[in-house]
Amino acid sequence: MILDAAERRAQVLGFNGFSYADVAGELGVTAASIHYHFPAKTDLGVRLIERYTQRFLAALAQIERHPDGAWARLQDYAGIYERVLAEGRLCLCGILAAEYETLPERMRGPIGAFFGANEDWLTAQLSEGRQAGVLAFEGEPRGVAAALTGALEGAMLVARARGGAEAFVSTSALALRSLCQPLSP
Amino acid sequence: MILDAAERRAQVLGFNGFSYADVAGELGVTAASIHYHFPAKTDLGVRLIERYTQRFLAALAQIERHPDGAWARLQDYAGIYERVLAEGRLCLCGILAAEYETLPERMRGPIGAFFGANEDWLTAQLSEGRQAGVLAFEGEPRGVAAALTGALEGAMLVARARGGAEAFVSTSALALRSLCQPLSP
DNA sequence: CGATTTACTTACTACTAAGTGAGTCGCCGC
DNA sequence: GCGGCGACTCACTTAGTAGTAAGTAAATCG
Repeated sequence: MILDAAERRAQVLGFNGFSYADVAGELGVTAASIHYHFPAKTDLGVRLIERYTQRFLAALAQIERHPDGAWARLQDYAGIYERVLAEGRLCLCGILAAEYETLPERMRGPIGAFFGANEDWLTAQLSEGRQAGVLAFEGEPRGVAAALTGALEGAMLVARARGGAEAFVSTSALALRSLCQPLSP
Repeated sequence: MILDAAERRAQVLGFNGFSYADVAGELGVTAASIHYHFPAKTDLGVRLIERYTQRFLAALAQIERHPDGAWARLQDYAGIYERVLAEGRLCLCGILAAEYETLPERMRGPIGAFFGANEDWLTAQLSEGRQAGVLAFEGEPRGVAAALTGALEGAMLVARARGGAEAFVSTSALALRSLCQPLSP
């Protein structure tokens, strides 16, 4: 599928790092055929972000169905990032954020919205965890949520450039434990 | 100067986001003249990383000359990132890390080395601070150092995509306080 | 069955990228 | 005044980019 091939390239090489010809080549068709489905590359980019955000939010909803408490959910959240990096990819919106200034206007809003949705979800988990007395952290939940998203995105970026997807595991675990402590009741 | 113009573009748009013609245009010369100084774009890229790393390490050495203790040094470290973002830029090696898979081999090593040097410096400050009893943190200094670098790089990335350089200030301060606590003796 | 739609291909345009080689211009020591 | 040299420019090549226009085979619909 076009979106699958384009998504993998975008997560590895960035949006400006692949061409219609690349995607067409993998699928055994011509570049013009990709233009049939996505007239402009911007259309493809917007669709890519929409689908990625949709699936990401679905994964978060799935995590919420585990009744293992706020701490386990935060660990599961970090686990999503870990699996993406294990495939040699970055977070789509993370790599797009780096290319932000080169991207067409239509793609920018949805990228910010992705991070906003992440923070919203984390904020909810943190608030609930503190309320239930199973989590402790400093300041407002939203601040911790923003720091958590940032720490995971950054840890991915640096881990890839230093050759170790394993390094990410321990770094993300430390960042999570530091930003937010589990309490045993 | 060529390197100044190219560096600003690289920090805003990424290495693949600018061309010789862009840089030449700003300087009022032709692209061929840039090729005279940097035959291949890779040469320019390598030089850019070298100079950035050099200056970054010089700034770290400058911070060490403040005798205000480990905690103040860590805050100064975060302050470097803050000032870069305030100019509308990202960390050069942060944005290059996002483009990592598209970059020529010769540029990759130096990018990893930049992060290595950051971790080394932070590790030294953390060790010293713990030794002196003015800092408390969990686990090995190097782990905290890696988490700190990652958290700052990621916070920058996300802050820019969300329109707020101010958001970075509070996020980085929270990440710093969470990963490493100052002790009053 | 004929009309239309879907998913393409072929062949192309217009443009931009990096990179090259030959030639020019101004300055500096002699 | 003259040779040489560093710093360029001009004119170019090669290779790739997004995007378009026209045509086609096969499936779908009324």
